[in-house]
Amino acid sequence: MATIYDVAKIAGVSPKTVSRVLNGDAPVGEKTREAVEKAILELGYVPSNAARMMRSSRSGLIGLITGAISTTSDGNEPKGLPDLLIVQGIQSVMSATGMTLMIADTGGSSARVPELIRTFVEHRAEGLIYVADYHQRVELPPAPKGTPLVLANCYDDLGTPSVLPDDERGQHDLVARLIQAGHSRIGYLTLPKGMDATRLRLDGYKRALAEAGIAFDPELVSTGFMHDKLRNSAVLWDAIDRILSLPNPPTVLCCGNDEMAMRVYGILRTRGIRMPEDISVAGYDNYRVIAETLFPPLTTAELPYAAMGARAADWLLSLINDETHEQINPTLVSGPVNWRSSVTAIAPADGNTIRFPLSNGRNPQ
Amino acid sequence: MATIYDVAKIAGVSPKTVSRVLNGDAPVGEKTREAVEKAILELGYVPSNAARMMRSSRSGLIGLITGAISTTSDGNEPKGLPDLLIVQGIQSVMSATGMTLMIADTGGSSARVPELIRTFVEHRAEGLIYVADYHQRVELPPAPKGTPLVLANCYDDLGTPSVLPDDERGQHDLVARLIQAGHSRIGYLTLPKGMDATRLRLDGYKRALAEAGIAFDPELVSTGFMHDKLRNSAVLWDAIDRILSLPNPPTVLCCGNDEMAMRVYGILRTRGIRMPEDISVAGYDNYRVIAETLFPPLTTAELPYAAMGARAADWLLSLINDETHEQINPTLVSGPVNWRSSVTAIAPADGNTIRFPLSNGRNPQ
DNA sequence: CGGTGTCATGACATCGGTGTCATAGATTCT
DNA sequence: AGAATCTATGACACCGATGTCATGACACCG
Repeated sequence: MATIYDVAKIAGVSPKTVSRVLNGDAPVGEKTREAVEKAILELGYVPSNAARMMRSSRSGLIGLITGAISTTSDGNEPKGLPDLLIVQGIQSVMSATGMTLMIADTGGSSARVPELIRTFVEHRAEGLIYVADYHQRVELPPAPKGTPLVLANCYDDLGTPSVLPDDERGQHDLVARLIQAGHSRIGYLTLPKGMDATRLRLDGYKRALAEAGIAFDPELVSTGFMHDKLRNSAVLWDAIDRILSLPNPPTVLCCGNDEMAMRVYGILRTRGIRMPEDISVAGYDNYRVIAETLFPPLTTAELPYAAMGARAADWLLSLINDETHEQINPTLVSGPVNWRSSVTAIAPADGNTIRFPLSNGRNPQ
Repeated sequence: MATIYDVAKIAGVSPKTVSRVLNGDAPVGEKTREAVEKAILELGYVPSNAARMMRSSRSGLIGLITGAISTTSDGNEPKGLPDLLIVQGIQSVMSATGMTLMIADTGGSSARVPELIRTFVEHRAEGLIYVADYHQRVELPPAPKGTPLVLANCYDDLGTPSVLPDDERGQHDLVARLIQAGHSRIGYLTLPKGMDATRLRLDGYKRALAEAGIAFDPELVSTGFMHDKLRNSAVLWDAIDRILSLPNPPTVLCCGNDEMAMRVYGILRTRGIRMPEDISVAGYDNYRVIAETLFPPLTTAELPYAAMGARAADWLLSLINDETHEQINPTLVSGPVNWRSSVTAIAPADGNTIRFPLSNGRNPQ
């Protein structure tokens, strides 16, 4: 590979002058510049980042760790991994800044994290980002001092900068929108207990009801998802049967995620229940392959993965550049409600149209 | 950040001795080693890859370019991006070899590829991998000489090393398995014409029929997918209606991918057709979120993304190490048929059980 | 006992850029 | 005109590792 010395020799100048042409940090004579540029082209010279970095001590690298970093390494199989979207959000910001992303995957074992960090430190990464596959608390080995760290889709007890989805608001906005469409009996099949998302979204669900003056009915809420794959299906059938046989059954079922909604579609059809004529269904995530492809297309709250990634990247960059850009920790990112035909508007039970100062369900953000 | 000189000073030895402790390339006295290791721990010293690389000219970096590199940049929106699985396959091999993966995303515009390559060359990446989001031909800017390049899920006209899914065999194995289960009228809703996967899989479909002595009936084959989102739905409804109203309709519908199969589920249910009692359905991809979650779970041929990634990574490593490991180009990777309950066995039309020396549909691979 | 080999270690150059400082020549100011 | 300033360029050291070679201390051999 050609070096700056080769270029200098061909152009008949000193290496330092070639450096100046490359970086434009000092004036260079017109004819000299041309000669240097010609030589660079001729040799196909590309400067070595490693050598450059030796002096400047700026690597231009960002380390990204993804995979199962959960403290509860339950060794469950990899799923659809929508956290790729977070990575894409990060990538778009980084490449716009000229940073290069190095990624490493724990492959499911959190024990490998220290080793991965070490590799990044060897490369003198200027910052690190952890990406979790779902909203969770994590415990990480101490980050190398001097290297800022941002958590995406997860948080820890140490106050590490963290970007999280606003689950409370997402579910709130969705339910508020359902209420606006005339629903007041709103079933909710939640994700497993113990997950942060479950708790937060239930809070949002309750807040939306409260704001509309609808009493919270615990009968309408049930866990619809188990990590245990075998019991999972039974639990969901059970929950649906129980909720639908209530004396005053819901007119819409909210599901903990789009995957569950997809299951619910299958179950309801087996029961001979039509959607959305007999009952409406809503999801969470806006997992597009599912939400847009299901028939009827699924109304769902968006988990703004790409935006979260971008936000985390921005934050990390400001930390690297030592800007004291005040940032709330954790930063919550909210997404719009995607309104599709799996939910119909119905006349409210009391015959009055409920009016809200609600938009079409899209948040700015 | 601490350097090898700092360590040397604290340990009371020369930098070179520290280097020897780190690399173990020459004998070091017991007491000296201990002193050095203590100093390393004390300082939290991690060697600088950049400095190390300056002498060895081995960066330990692999560049990975992903995103839409298609020649026909039709600017369609990003989808589920299962090519992440390819990346994971690559990652697992690379990290096992101590290589670090740098990734860059074209963000959909192939115009950015040269710029990304340049960044990788600046970092002196030892090899490059392109990952395409679906089996396709690509045209890439000339790779930097001296840096080997492997294509994953795509190929070009220049004979660049390429790893592809064995679409022909995948569809063949699936159809052969259906025939084994007693089906002989096999409908096929294909991906758009013009795609490589479409042509190859149709070949596999025909070969499986031919091997079983079943005549190919063009009436049973129809395009079920359009890039145009609006026409897409109509095309599929149409195709299904046409095929099902044939005088001798199929007992099973093969779909171009799992997403299409998901649509077909919806359409069939709207038509009041039960699965798999009235008709069986099969997909392609083994897009697990879909295939495992649909009800009934979907029989589908697996697109072995992770294996392809691993294979591409292996190949690249052997190119880097200059091993003249003979490799067929393109390398075809095949995956198993995942047999799930969306397909039932039926008695063959003529009453004979067709017997094949077929396994349970799983290939070694 | 001198010669030869092994072991443990250090001095020094080197990789490919860039920061610092020096300098020759051109231009401007007083 | 002479001094001061500016412009364009080069010489040289340095970043942090490692390869090469040299060296001193022993052990072993005949």
